[in-house]
Amino acid sequence: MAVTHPRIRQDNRRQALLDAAAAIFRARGFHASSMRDIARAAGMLPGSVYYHFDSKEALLAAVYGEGVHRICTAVDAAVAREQHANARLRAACRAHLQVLLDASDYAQVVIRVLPEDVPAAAADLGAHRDGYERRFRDLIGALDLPAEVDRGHLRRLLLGGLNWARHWYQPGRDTPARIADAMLACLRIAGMNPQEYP
Amino acid sequence: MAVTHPRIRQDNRRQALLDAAAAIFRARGFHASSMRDIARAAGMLPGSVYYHFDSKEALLAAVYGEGVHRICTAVDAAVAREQHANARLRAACRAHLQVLLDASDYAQVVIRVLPEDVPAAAADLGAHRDGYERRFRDLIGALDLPAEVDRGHLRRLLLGGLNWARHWYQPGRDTPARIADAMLACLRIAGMNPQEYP
Amino acid sequence: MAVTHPRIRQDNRRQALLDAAAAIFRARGFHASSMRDIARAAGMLPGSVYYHFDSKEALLAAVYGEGVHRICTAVDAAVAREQHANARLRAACRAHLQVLLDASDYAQVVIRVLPEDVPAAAADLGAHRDGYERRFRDLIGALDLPAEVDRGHLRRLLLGGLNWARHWYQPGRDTPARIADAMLACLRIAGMNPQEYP
Amino acid sequence: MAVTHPRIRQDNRRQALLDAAAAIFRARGFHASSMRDIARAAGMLPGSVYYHFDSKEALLAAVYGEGVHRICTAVDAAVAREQHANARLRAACRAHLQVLLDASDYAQVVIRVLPEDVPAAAADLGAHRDGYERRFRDLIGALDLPAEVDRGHLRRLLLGGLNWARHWYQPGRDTPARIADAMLACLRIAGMNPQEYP
DNA sequence: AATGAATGAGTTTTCATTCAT
DNA sequence: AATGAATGAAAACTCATTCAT
Repeated sequence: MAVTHPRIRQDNRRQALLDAAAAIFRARGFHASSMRDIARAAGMLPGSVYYHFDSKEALLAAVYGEGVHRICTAVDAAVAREQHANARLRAACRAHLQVLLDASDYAQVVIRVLPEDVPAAAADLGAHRDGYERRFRDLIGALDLPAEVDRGHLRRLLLGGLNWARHWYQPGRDTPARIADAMLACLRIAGMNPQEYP
Repeated sequence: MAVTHPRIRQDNRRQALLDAAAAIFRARGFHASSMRDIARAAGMLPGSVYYHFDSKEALLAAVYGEGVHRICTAVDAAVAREQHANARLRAACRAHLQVLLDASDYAQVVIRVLPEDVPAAAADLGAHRDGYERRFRDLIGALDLPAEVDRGHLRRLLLGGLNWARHWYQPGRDTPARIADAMLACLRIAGMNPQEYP
Repeated sequence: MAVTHPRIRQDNRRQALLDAAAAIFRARGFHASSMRDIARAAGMLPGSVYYHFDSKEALLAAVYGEGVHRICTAVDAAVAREQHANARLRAACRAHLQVLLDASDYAQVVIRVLPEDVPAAAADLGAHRDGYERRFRDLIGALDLPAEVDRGHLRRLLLGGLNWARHWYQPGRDTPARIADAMLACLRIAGMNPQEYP
Repeated sequence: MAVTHPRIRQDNRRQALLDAAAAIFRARGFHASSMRDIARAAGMLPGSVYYHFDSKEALLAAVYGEGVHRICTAVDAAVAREQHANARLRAACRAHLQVLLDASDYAQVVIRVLPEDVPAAAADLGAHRDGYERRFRDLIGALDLPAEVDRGHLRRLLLGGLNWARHWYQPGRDTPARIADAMLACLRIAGMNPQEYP
């Protein structure tokens, strides 16, 4: 009887733990977050966390992976809705900023915690990150660009500029979508012009 | 002879301590750097550090301030050598990246450690940072820009893009100056074109 | 069998810790007692103490509270056995001195550690103390006293005199009960006379 | 030239140091007072204190000795002005409380710091204390007392009661002299009666 | 699936003291 | 008579982690 019940409860607890960890890693970074605090936020005792994750690094990796996954999902869905290269990049940037700035603890962790902060998990986190950046390489590869614009540096400039937004963004003053548009409008991309899109 | 010897020795120790702290904060960030390690790197015992600085936060603030000072000095000197608005911004970006990427521990600490990582010193660090960003506001204010380019977002895009470089920059593959130029070439700035300048 | 074993073990450890803390606080006062020493006396490592108490002050507060509790219990029991106001006060003073001088570490801590020694816990300790002193106010309020005797100052004189005993008391030379009687015999209390009681 | 000048300056500094130490020992007790704080209050650097005193204990002993000296001087002068045994004791108690409660840091240190708090100086401090208590033995020896009053316990009750005053005394509500009188009025001393003296 | 209790190494910081100058 | 710079030990406390239950 009630064979699947434990399964469900387990997942619930694990999810609560991940949520708590995301919130705390996001607010304080990796080193300033303690397993004690995470456990307390999840309504557990510190020792109990180790039933779900082998170490603090493993917990971070799970949160980080989920963060990248959420960003990828949002970006992929937004991109798929568009045909034109410019529109696709614009959709990606908007989605990227939206997930990043709109309260998602998971996504924030991805830019708040640097892989190099956590040597034990650096390779893992870096791989997640690279997987994501490849999307932008492809999107930018499809653009119509003047000869003097280097696609690699354009990608890095754009991603750096977007990610930097978390340091100065204040909800209410501007929307993530408008910020993305405004930044794209600064770039020499043929036909990329704020007047053209809604 | 050697009348001024004590003075020199004093300054040396404090400077050695700052250097050591800069190197360690840069490599590991604030929370993963221990006073023990900093002291050892400076050839002191942990307690001795407190003769020079009241707390770990105060030590960071000193390093951070010195880092901002070095960036400011380099950028101001480079800008002063140019007349034209475009050339001045280009000089600033080149100098910014050079200081940032060319082995200066102090400058790296400024982008490695976020003010929010260290609540006790956040106001202090933030003020340093703001003072620096004002320079770029002025430089960008002097540019000849198309109407659709927002100067505020252009500044944030550019600074974010430049600062992001520390995550992917590998010495030897490209020079900081060339990276700065390449990024500027991506922007819709009238007359800003890599072919024109040396 | 041994179903309740864990429970018992838990209580033992905490109690052992309190006992060790009481002994050390009593012997050295608050500031000269180190958590290291307390932990060692309790057979723990220093860090383990913090599983049971949040801080050194909290540990002191627990010991102090227990000390006041023991004095109160002894005094209340002694007082309850008597009817006449004089006999009740005498019983209280005897019990007070007995608990204080007869080897109870907990009770000694109450007079050895001044609330003002520990600002962080002063309010807590002071409240304990006040609760106890109220008993003496009531006991003295019920006495038959000459008009020239102020009850407030009588209480403070008596408590001060009794508590001072720990500085000069040497076991064997005199008993706490006899000391209490002798001090009461010094006071202008109608009918309070050492010849009358056993 | 100016041969005696250094002497004078030395004494000034030493006195300032003693004053500062008295103030700090009085406020915080021995263990919670740091040489750093004392030095700062005296306008010196910590190392400089060691020119005047060999150790923290020696500094305390000097303050303590001065405290006892001040109490003795005040009490002796007050006692010398009276002839009758009762008046002499009353004068002693008034003077004792006055010095103790009226802002003298030195005198307060004598009751704030217990000899047993500082093993290294305990013998020294204890000797000072005993020398003082001998005065009260003599004063009480000269009293006219009922047979049931033990002189030793009367002395200890009275001194304990007086010294306890520092825990509850609040300037303004009552004067030290009136408190002394009120406590004496609680004692069975023939002819000791508040109505009789001014 | 989680807890209670602890561990041991670590953290930042404070302390009394020293000593060449 | 005092300082600048340090020492070395110890302080209170925190941490990630373990493990029997």
